[in-house]
Amino acid sequence: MAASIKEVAARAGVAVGTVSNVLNHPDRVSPPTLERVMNAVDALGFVRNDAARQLRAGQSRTIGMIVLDSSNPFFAAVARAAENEATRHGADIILGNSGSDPEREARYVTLFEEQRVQGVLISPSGDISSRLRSLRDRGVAAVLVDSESEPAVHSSVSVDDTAGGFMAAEHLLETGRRRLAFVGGSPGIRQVADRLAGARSAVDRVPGARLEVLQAADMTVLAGRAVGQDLVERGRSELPEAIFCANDLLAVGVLQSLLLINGLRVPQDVALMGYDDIDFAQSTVVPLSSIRQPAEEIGRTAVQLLQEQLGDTPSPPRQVRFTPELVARQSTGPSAASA
Amino acid sequence: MAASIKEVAARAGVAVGTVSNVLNHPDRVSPPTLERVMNAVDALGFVRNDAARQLRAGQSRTIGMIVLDSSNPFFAAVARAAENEATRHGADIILGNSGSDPEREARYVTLFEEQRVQGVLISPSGDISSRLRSLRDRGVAAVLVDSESEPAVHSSVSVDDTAGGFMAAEHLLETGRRRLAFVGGSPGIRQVADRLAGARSAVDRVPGARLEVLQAADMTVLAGRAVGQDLVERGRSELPEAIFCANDLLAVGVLQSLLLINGLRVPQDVALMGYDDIDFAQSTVVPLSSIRQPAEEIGRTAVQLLQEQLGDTPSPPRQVRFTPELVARQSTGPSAASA
DNA sequence: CTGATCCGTTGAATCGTTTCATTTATACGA
DNA sequence: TCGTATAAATGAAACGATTCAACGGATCAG
Repeated sequence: MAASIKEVAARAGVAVGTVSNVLNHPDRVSPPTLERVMNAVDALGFVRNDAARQLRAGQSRTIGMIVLDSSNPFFAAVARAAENEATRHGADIILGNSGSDPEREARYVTLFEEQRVQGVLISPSGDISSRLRSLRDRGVAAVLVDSESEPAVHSSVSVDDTAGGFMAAEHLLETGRRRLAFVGGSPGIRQVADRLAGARSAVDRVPGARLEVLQAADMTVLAGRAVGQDLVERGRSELPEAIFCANDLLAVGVLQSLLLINGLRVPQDVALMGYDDIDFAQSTVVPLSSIRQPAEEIGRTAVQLLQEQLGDTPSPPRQVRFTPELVARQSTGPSAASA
Repeated sequence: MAASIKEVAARAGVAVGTVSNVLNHPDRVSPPTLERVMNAVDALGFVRNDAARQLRAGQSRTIGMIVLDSSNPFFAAVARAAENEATRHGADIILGNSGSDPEREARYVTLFEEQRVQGVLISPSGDISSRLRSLRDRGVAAVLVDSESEPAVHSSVSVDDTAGGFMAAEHLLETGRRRLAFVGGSPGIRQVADRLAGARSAVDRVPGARLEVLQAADMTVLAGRAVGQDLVERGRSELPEAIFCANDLLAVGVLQSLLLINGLRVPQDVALMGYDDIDFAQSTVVPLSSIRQPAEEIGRTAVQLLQEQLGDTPSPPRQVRFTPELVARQSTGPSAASA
């Protein structure tokens, strides 16, 4: 169906090797020949078959990327930044969405192996370290995104989630709240576990402060709404004074339940805090306090770390770690008690 | 570096053809041989080289998809639904983000051609109809997403944007507003043009109603904020009574400017209406009225239409068209005048 | 015991590109 | 005029998987 290099060669009256040179090393070809070949290419609508090129080259120009949840604006932003940076390096990105499911994650890794990708950017959910190590042994570099690795094995870009969790809880405590709740997804997700650990250590420093842990089905707006619903049904006296959600989506859901379904006021009755600082955080019903993570920088850096390991002289793996930042908005303002 | 089928064959003491049969037609191989080969596969960590397989097969198992803006939750939802449906059909999706830039769009089409994708799902921005036609002539089916095609050329999934624009403006008029403004992105984007046309025809039916057209730099929250800023600076008496934005992101931006920067009240001073009904629309400072488009159905249907054209007996192209739906929330509630 | 049938296995040919050692043509200095 | 250096074009080999006609061996009916 599609024209091959051979047909182009026949039409232009040259050898296949010459056509290949026109495509890849135009300087090696004399101007008149070049033009004849170009005309043949246009006339036949020739498009290079990438599978054949890759087969010969032994490697592709693509980078595989696996994120935990592509519908979370935070990961979407990371992925987009990575894509832009990859384009600057002449590479393409194949994006996979694991949804924190180790099985889907493994399927994507296999897909990437079959594609012989240059490298893999991954936010791990299950334990794929052995898988990644065998990849590396085969010459496929991996960069852990939003996660750390044993140094000297892979590069990684991460944000200090424990510090972020600490900052969040500390902020809530500073505004006078004592009975806190943490809303997370599965505790198996490292980000969730770290943010909780950080929050707990802040709470433990303050005498009389308590931290209750609630688990949402997943980390979406819908799951947040369900948790919020459960909270509201306890009755007012049993409510925590402040809620810290492991990401902004959960916080948005909790917010909806508190305000819309019940008549509670945020922050007067309950303070609310999210994580990630997605673009929408400042546009919610009550603008949401959050912990900002530098999404663009994470994506960009991940691709750069990968590139470092690809050249002829691969650099040793590096760990880059960003520090998150507290963004205080209305949802953690003064409480009714203090007002 | 990576083991090939040949090495597996050598280790298992069989011919390469047998290894291939183990991989693709295990039923044709006797149990003992099968086991020997499997062991060799595991021992060598063999992973099939997809480039070679594709080269031989002449076609890949991937579908190319181009969306206008992957950071817009509406398109993200469409893409995710498409991905799920593709997985059900044993296909993978390569997602490209054109950002409404015809040049990037063209680059992705070329990439997909080189990859010899099964088919292409595309929300066109520039005029790529000739490009798509030549694709089709080469046996690569295309499905237009959120856009219509000349029937009998490609299949398409679309939503009636003119009707949506009409519904939006009509709703604003019904709540008593007469001086309306439309905030869109580039008028070259068909969705924008259609929604405007629909709005205009609703306005034209009502004597004394006016529609002012404002153009944002692009269709993001940031661009919306800039437009809102310009509006606010005019002074109160020059403000429209209602603003209809071509998508929810713009509306969120406009909302921020109106409320946060200036002291205007929504909907009392100005009514505001978005488009798409993304998940966040109900969680904004003032819950946003919008026009709902069935994102999941669009994505799913697009893949189904593509599949229809791929079998041995390809069906003729079909056009599927959804009707949008008005979702009235607080941002278009009663005005101060009528209250 | 022969011939037909069936199952499992074989290995060469093929896909389209890139590479590279050769060949061919051209120009230049001695 | 010859030899040599330079530039351009050639075409066979290789990449790794799949396919398919051909082959060998076992089974069985006659």
